[in-house]
Amino acid sequence: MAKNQVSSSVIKRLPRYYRFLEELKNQNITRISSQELAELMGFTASQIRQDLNCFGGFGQQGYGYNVSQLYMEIAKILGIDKLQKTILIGAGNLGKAVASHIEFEKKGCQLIGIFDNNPELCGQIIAGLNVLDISQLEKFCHKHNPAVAVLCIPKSVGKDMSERLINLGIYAFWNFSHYDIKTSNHKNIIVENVHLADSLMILSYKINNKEQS
Amino acid sequence: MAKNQVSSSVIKRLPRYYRFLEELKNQNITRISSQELAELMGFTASQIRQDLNCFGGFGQQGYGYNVSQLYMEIAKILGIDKLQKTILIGAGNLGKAVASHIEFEKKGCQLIGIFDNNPELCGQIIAGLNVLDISQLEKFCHKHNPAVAVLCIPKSVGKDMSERLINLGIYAFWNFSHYDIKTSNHKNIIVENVHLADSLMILSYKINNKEQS
DNA sequence: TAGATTGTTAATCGATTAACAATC
DNA sequence: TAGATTGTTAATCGATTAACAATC
Repeated sequence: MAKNQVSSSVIKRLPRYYRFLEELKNQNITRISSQELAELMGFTASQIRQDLNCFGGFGQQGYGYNVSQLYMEIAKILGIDKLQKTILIGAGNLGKAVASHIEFEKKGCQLIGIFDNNPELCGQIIAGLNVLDISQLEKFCHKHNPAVAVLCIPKSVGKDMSERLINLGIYAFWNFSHYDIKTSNHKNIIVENVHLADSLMILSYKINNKEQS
Repeated sequence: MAKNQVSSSVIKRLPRYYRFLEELKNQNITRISSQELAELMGFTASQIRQDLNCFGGFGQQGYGYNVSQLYMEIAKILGIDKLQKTILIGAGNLGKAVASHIEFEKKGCQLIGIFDNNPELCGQIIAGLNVLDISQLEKFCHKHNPAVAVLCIPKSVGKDMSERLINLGIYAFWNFSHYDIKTSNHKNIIVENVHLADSLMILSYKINNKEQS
């Protein structure tokens, strides 16, 4: 489906396309030109056509793009039309919020287990799932074979936990912990790091340099 | 301090520099060359020197960079050595997690108020603050004059709430709501949007295209 | 057919990397 | 002083924008 090695600049824009197309679909808009979409999203029409043509010709000359068709195509490109079995480690404030706030099934993941080492949290129901004790991890993974782990754990346990999970067959991490998983040590491990605080520091920069814009 | 118009590619790397320098400081490492830092961070030495020289010459030929000095300089560049009065709107799962998980005072913000419209949440203590009813917002802002708002609210109320806050003098938003604040309508308003789910979709893309790497 | 808009090639712009003189 | 490493200029690479022929 995808042509070889699409640049990460393009990939990073795909979820944004997807969001805007969803919005258009909700407004019952059926077609849109690259020009109109560009104005809406703050891109150039050129860029939109270039981006989409990395994956195929989804438009039609003289017409533009069919909104719901393009929406579906992008879902396919992102792979969110398939579901990966996913577990979440750490049911503290952040884990709880991620589990209940993110619509995993709309983003290519199926959340099937939540784990914590705090006995007070175990047994609680979050996002419809019973929080399990971390000691159950091995048994659970052998039985269900999840592919993805969401890490909402402190930095101090990041290294041990990620290695434990890799040994259990997990190969993709959505990592909210401040521990940086070294992919160099583990070939074929996929990591998407989320550094929330980085974005707050960038806000701070913008505040302190606003006269420039 | 800062030279004119540093590119956003550079700005986005600053928090990462800051994190790695903190780590080095914690390990009591006092000096580092651009070469060593590059290996650690996965950058090129050239890029590090270029990036830092956008803001001034912080190194010394033949020696390298002083870790704690550089750490402080980057804090100054980011403006996180000063604190902006900050309020958080929406004390649901996500708001609670953001309030308690983020070290605001280390990132240039001082969290001084949390608001929600749910009577059950009002009165709760989160991150040492009493959650106030949203009806108190005007009184509170007139008294304390906050500059920054963290939005942890549903998309549906994003538009109204952001306008209400702009009218109360808020000019910077850390926006977790799915509503995109249009800065075009409001000059001098600074927005940093966080789309958590985008990052999960990119993970999904990487999983589904992993043979390429 | 004529008008509109894509897909794609070429031109431009900006960011990254390489090289090296300056200097600690 | 000699060695090391920066600060900075020049070269390369990649991403964005412009232009236009293809085509619906």
